[in-house]
Amino acid sequence: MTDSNAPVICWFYNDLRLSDHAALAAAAELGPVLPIYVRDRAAAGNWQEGGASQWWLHHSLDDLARRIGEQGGRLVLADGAAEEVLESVVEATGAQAIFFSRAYEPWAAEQQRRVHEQLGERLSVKRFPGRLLLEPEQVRTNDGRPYKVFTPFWRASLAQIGDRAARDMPDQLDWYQGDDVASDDLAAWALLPTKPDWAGGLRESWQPGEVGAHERLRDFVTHAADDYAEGRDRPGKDHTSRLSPHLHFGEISPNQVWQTLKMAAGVGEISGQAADAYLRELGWRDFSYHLLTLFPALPEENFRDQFDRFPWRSDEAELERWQRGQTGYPLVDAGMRQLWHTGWMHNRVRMVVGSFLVKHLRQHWRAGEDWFWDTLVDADLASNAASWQWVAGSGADAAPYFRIFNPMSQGEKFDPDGAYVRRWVPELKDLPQKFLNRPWEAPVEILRRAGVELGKDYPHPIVDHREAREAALAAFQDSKA
DNA sequence: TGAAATGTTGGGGCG
DNA sequence: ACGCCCCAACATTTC
Repeated sequence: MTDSNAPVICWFYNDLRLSDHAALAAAAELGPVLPIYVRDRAAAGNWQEGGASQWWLHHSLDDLARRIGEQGGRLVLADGAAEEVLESVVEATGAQAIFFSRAYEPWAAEQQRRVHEQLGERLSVKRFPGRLLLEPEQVRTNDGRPYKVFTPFWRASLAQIGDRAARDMPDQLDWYQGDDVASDDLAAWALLPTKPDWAGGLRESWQPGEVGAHERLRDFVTHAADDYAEGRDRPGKDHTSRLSPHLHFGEISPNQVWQTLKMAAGVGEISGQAADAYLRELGWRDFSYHLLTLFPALPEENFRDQFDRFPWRSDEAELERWQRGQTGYPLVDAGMRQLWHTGWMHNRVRMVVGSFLVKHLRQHWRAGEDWFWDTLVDADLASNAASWQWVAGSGADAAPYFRIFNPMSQGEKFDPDGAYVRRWVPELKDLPQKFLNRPWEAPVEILRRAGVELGKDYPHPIVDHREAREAALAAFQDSKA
């Protein structure tokens, strides 16, 4: 027999929102809601949040706690093994149920399974969808197998998604009023950088939290989405959605984004073509989760084991030059500096810097994955792993290894006025456009007039493009044999 | 969601 | 008028 006044625990994870939240809505229908966030560093192992993500998490939790507080509730913060924390909360409060959103990271899925196993016989323990457009199990080929190629995956997904309505936030949530559960102080979790405080660029760039997420989406639809198909490839413009960190932390659901874009297209605010081009990117996000569910080792191991024999190089000094944006290739350096400063990088440039690390420098994609994990505010286990394997050629439906981006021509093609490179590599800002992406080809007189001395103000190229390309192709041939 | 090498075509200069 | 060459522009292939 359950006491209908007993609290229902809503266990938050990367679903830090109040609207379109299936677990929260179901909890609210059952009884007073006791919201809790558990930080379980042991369970996360190597995949606990990196530095930039910790900064975001702090502000997102702070925002969620404030908004719950304004409604008369209290978000509980707890540190420890999730199953133990939740068990003690159940004992202290007599909770009748634990509801939560499904997690897909292998460690988190395992953690949720343990909670269900340990507590599921004593009370109702339920997980709900919400982080994806479709659950990985919902998308299958005709013979019932998971997809390994994006285009048919997306076609099959579109056939199933249809019209969907995001759930509104419950008007008045009945929050649990007991004070018998202690909460950590968020500041004590020390998620923010102090010495030194490197988060200045992050503060200028982002507004974490559910309100910020919806403002970002509205701004995108109003100003940029209609030009998305063209503008998204121009890193010097502001025509991408920048929703990735909000989506990662679940401040907004892909469902809500889908609905908003479809409605904007329906009333002619943006073209249907633009909406579809953007929603396709949400499709890549779902596809990454699909692959991670199919192959849980995706963050650690080559999806295609042919790459197990690839002769990766390991060179700490070169890796550090890549990380710090000192490779001597302006577009690569611009991207890496944008990442370091803002916790984010334009997607076109991510492909270029990724290709440069694994092909020009022939370093293992895991070195890039680790760096992005630590520095991106949108670091996401599924997307990060799938994308690095894509660029390395080791993934499912990946770019072939011989597809090697030319950092000069990419810069000239997608940053034709040099706005992006000039902003992030200011020491080159006075170079004429002709030489901006290849300063080593500029006559010394032109360099001098732009105030650039190669090797002093800006590095010589870390490798020769042609030689590096040929060495990469040769290494690939060797590993095939 | 490349780039480079190689092949083909066609216009124009020129002997 | 004609053949030859050059080369840009485009297409195909190879990596």
